[in-house]
Amino acid sequence: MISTYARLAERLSAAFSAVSEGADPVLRISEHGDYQANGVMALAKSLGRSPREVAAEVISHLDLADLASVEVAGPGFLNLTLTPGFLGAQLRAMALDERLGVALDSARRVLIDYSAPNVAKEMHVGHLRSTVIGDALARMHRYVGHEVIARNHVGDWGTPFGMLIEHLIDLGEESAVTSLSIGDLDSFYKAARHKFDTDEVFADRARSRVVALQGGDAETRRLWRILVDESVVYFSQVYDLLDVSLTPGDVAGESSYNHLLAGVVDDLTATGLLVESDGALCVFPEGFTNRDGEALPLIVKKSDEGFGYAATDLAALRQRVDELEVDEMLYVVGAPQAQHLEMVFAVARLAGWLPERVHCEHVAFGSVLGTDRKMLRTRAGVSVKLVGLLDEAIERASEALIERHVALDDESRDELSLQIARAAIKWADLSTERQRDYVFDLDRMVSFEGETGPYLQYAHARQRSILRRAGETWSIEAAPFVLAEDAERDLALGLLALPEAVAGALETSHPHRLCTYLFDLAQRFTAFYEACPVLAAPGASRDERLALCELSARTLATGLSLLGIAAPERM
RNA sequence: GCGGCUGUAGCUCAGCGGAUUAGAGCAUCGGUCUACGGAACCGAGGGUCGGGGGUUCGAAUCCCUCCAGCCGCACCA
Repeated sequence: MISTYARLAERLSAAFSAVSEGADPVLRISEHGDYQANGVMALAKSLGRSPREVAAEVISHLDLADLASVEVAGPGFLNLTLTPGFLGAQLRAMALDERLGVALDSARRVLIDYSAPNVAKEMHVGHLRSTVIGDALARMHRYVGHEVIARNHVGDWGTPFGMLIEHLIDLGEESAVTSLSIGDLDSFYKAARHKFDTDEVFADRARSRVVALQGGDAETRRLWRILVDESVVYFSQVYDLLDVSLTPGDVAGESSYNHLLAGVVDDLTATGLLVESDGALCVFPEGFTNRDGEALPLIVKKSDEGFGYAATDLAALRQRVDELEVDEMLYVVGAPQAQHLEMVFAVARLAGWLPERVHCEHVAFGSVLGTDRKMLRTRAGVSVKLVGLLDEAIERASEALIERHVALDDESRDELSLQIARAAIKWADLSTERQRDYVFDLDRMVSFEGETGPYLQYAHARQRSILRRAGETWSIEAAPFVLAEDAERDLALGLLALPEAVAGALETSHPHRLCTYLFDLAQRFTAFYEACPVLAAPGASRDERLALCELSARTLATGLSLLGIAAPERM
């Protein structure tokens, strides 16, 4: 089916083009009509004519047939009111369309870099945003037909591994593995850190172990591999718990680019971009300065001969473009890294590794703040484990289910509690504009009232409940879709706006736009639910209302699934 | 100092260059309990959209400037 917006936009664009080729109608959903076109004013200005006059001319070319009626309002707004016939036809088409009117996009290969936890470190709330936002974007891209390559850029390399490996040796492999596999990564890391800081002998061992690791010593590599593998297993458990679609196959840790680093240096040298500065090999892309106003380097190779993370990022980027042949790359990484990524992209462009046709974007998100409005630091000890956060939410969901006497066996209740808990946490994270810093507030995240994930799940559960009761006693074909009640019409308009909500979220990489849409839709549904009896409605009105319930349920379930949130049948 | 992000109701946040009263949620207060699930619904109070300029027929939205907060600014990733 062609979406309601698209059908209107097509007609309007034609009329605007008849006045001035390519003029944008600026079509929007409206509070004053069903849709409004605001493009007349801009067009009038560019033509040096009065807006009302231009509006009249546009209308003279406008063939909306029986889609909508139009009237000019204010300085030159075109208010469109959809005809009952068109609304009905669109709803019928939507009901028959598995994709609910969301069109498939041209096939693109989109790489999404997200989550990126560190080996032998606990996943904490600081990892939540990248993981949840990245996963939502991955799901949305897949839904519109893009081929998504998820990349989990795990921190599996660097100096800390000296102390981690030595600690592993101290513990003995078996008990080390046990300790790691129960997910107690923090205490493993902290113990290693403590010994490194307090025990000179240990610290020396750790330092020479780093050298052995980088030198490719087989035994050292074997021990390192244990740390990495155990951690990846643990990450997968956390992803499963959160219902995040990342798998071990998506892991491409920093170490996986080691063999490409020398090439990065060689090729940058060949292009003449690489400059030695204070013993380090650097590129100085234009437009970046340090605090003294001097050119700021991207350090590719450190003065100690080690590679910086810039080298790894460049190597990864090249591989993604050359070998994976991506059309688009999204880096779901915290806002503090903005300058670093800008520099990496700039250098890649200078080196000719990032062609214009590849869209490359830093999907930045704000920092997680403590109640003191300062960044929640990993080492500050304030960090809340991701699994701990989920456990808390599960606990509350389970209590809520018991309180409400939802008749369930233990196993079903546990599963449902988990679904509700995930919804609460993910919604709290996804529903706010991602660039904004957010204050970590556990109560807010696991709350089930108001604008929350569980509210949406509840709306869906009520819809399904009605449909269960109705059984096979109705049919879409019998629904006349006359939308006699305002609440029915408002709900219908909301349902038909799904395609633009998905497109808007996708274009801007802002999942919260989809959240806003879904919450609005849920509210439209409850207004309808309060105003219009469904099962007790007479005649064909019953079919119509049941059809609206079913469309609502499908739309909510689909929308939630794009956010990585389940829509249970009952709760 | 330079750069980035942020500043909207007591709190947490939406708001796409547009039109009377700038919207939600939480909290507070007051209502709705025999239609279909009260994790709900309805109503009330609460805002000089950080300040000041500018562009425009029109600015929370675009431009400039100032203020505040956070972040980044050479070898940790």
